[in-house]
Amino acid sequence: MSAGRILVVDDEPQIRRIMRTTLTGAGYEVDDAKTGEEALAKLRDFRPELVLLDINMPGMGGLAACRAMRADPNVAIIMLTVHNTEAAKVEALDAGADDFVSKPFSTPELLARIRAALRRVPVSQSSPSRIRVGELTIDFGARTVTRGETASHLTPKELDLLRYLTQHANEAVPHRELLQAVWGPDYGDQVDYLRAFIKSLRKKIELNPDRPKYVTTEPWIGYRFNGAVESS
Amino acid sequence: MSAGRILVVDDEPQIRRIMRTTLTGAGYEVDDAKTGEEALAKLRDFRPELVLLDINMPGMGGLAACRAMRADPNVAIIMLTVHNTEAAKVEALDAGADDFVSKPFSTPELLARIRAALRRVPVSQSSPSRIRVGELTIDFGARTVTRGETASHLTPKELDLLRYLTQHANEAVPHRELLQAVWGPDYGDQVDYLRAFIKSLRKKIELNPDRPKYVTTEPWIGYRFNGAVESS
DNA sequence: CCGATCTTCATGACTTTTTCATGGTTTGTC
DNA sequence: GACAAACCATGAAAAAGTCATGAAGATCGG
Repeated sequence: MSAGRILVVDDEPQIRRIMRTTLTGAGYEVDDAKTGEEALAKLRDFRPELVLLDINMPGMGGLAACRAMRADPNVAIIMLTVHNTEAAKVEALDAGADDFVSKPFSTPELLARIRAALRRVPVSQSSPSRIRVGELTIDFGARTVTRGETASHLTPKELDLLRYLTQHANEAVPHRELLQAVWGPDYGDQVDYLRAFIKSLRKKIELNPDRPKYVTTEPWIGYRFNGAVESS
Repeated sequence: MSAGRILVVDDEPQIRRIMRTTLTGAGYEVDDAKTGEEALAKLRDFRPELVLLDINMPGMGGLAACRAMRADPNVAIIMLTVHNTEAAKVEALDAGADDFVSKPFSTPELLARIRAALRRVPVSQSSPSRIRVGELTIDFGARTVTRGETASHLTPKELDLLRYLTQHANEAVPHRELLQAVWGPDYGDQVDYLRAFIKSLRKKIELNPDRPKYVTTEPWIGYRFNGAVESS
């Protein structure tokens, strides 16, 4: 098992290559992105625990990307830049970054700051790939859910939805938050998507979908996953 | 209400004084300690959300104090030192510090780092999600209120109203203030909304809604929530 | 082309919010 | 005390919004 997943966001290929080597050598799983837009997409797919984010990037700048990512509390953000000015630091930190490192940086210091930041990520410590809750077994690796004897295959969106709900078990998760977590930041209003998928989710995990037990609706707010989640 | 409690740990009186002035000015509640031992004691009594910890101190050093404090995940630690070496930074961060600032530091940067670190402290996060008052339990996460055995579901407006009232418990909150807090700044005059919702609130939380005990009306002013609110 | 998945939409049942009319209460003035 | 004016509680109904559902179209990879 890796020490964690890290997403490197920088427009310079050379930096990405160096970072990848360094971090992989330190035991992390690494993916990279060239732009802020790409980073936001990979945030959903790769699910990093930490993002190393360059401030100076063409298109959506690092600060804008940082603000967009901050919506998810389950990821730490360390910003990087060549500008070692006080104003830059304050701006980055107030955009939601957890830490700030100026280039050129020393590798040991960067690694130490990464370790420190990862300690604070709530879920992290790598989410287990299989969990049990009540008579349910959800296998995120195999993309299946088993209730009693019957196993069902979960489609990608169903899986993402279920994952986010179980990660926030026993709290009412707002529509908007769910939509943004599963579909991306631009889809906060497409409540219909949610309803359609909640329906098919329930068909697969609930004993009788008319009176849901695990995925209940929280009227006017969103949905909620009920049950004591234990890794398995 | 303060922005948070901060404990300043440094053996030089002058630093403590400057820090206290700066942080108090930024809206924080401040206490200080001269030694690591004293800091550990104040950690229990003062319950700071964040500790500013000097590395160089006589007696128990800053690093040892940091390691001891790290047992409590509900406090952020920022270490300070004049030694701006890489080794010092790595050592501090691996001792459990969340961040590292070298002296002399810029005040805006320090404040920004404090804000960033406070975002990560789990508990603090201002208002608790569950409170008890008398025979009432209000769960803002689950959006329910429980009186004795009976639990009721709260609609969004009811919840917002109750939240604002409990946050200002034992004071008369004017109509206008309540309306603006719950409905928005343009609704200061819609006293009818208030009356309708106060009524349904009372139906859910009062034993007999005719003689309200928790939500009483403050004639000619507004409403008031009575009772000792304790987080739970 | 086929099948699986995702998106879009219309429908009726349901809940919350808004609006309003009624009658009772308090306050202040004569 | 009588009275008007402003306030308050209540119940009921209209308006607006939300939910589950089924089904049809769009998209994508093989």
